[in-house]
Amino acid sequence: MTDRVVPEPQRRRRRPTKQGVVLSAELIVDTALRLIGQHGADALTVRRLGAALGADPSAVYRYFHSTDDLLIAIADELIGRAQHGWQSTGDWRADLRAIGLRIHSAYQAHPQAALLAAHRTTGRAHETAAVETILGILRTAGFPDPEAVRIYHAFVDQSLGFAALDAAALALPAPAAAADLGVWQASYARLDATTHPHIAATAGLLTRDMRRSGYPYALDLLLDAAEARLRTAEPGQAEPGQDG
Amino acid sequence: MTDRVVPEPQRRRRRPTKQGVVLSAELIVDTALRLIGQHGADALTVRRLGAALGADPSAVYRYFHSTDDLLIAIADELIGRAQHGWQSTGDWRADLRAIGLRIHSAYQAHPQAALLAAHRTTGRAHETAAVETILGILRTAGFPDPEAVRIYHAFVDQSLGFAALDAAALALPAPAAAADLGVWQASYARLDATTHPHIAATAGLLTRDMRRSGYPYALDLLLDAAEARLRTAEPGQAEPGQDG
DNA sequence: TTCTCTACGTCAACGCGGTTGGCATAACCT
DNA sequence: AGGTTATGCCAACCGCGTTGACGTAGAGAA
Repeated sequence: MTDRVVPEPQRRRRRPTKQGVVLSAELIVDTALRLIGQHGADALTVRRLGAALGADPSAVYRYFHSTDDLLIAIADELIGRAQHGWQSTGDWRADLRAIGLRIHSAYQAHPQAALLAAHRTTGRAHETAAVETILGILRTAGFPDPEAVRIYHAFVDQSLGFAALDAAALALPAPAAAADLGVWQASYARLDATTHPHIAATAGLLTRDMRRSGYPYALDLLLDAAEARLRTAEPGQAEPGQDG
Repeated sequence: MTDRVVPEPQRRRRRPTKQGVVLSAELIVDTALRLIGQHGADALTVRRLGAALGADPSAVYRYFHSTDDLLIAIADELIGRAQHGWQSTGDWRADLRAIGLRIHSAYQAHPQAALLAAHRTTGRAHETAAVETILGILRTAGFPDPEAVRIYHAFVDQSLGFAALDAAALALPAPAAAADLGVWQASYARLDATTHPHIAATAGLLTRDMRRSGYPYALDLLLDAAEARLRTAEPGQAEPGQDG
């Protein structure tokens, strides 16, 4: 078998399955996302996907070379959903903050998929568009190229890293998630002040803070530091002028 | 079968395998880590683990309820290794930087285990010790408690987030990993300057920078921002005195 | 309309994965 | 020395991703 996949734009013969479903790459990606959302990341197997589609499992291989190929498509779809409807304000810091929070929450909306997709580089349209946007914001703000690239890298990986971490927490089975949170009450809140003085002194603050995501605060720290470096790099520069 | 696992402290009959190896939970964990380290992420299967141990694969189930149970034991071992031999220098920033890099590299050394371990709150001894240490560094440095807790949260989750993200890249099967890296050369480096001007202008820098982890730079940004907030919070404060 | 070509859904099978029930025996305790 | 049973081993189960072969339905050409 050389290649059983026909590129989407060249597809002509849309032949329904036995159960009357007309397949497409888009339908398969949407169904996979729905499957993952309803029954967890473990639910995404080719056989179950086939059943959910109303088709033979191997039909999926007419649209994707492998499950990894399918995952890349899912990842790119998530990136696309994160950018959908975003508009620049002209303020680089506000823009980056908004994009970071959007990426984070788009992945939170599909925790199990995020878990599988957050760490892949797709190189597809939605991803390149996001990269172009973020790099553009940094370069327009006045960061020299080497620094812009480093900050881009840190910013994106921070967003994806927190997204994956927080998604993993959401993706846990209910009892395990409850147990994980309970550890802060059951274990940390009861540690002896003589062996763990710093935990004991901040137990109340800890149990409250660990319930939320640490991402928004970490994002602000990163933007703080970036802003400070921008002022160092261009000391005589005022607010950047309008470019539109 | 109710339960074929006997708790480690109650074990008495150490019966060698056909190949003369005397099994133990510790030996199995060490062998699993060695397998992952030597032969890549895919090498950790029960069958291969059995072969590496010189025992029947199912013998592993006399020591762990499931592979997940085994992975949790591996995770605990990893936390221990990350802290092993660390010593405070008295400089809060250098200490936090060293701890962050240690966490990151301890997880990088065993990517597949890191993937499953990074998002769990265990509440066990190694974990509480790490929390106590980090909180202690921040509070001793002079951060007010609410800020110390927020920075602790951001610091730890950023470390674990990047660790998981970078570990995931290392844990990919060889072809997928190659594809991920190749995207920067094959796709980003060839984008048209008219549609993606910012990517085109920085393509060389991008492909070079994305080969490395973004964590060290992101860590420095976080520490920069924390240091700035410390100076704002306690402007007249000198270096904190010795407490030991 | 009819003929041809092939895209694509389906079927069956392969090898590998985690996991388990049953069995034999060696290690410990008395 | 004898009884208990922990524990290693074997064989088997089922689900997984993937692939080769097959038949047929759909589209374009005449």
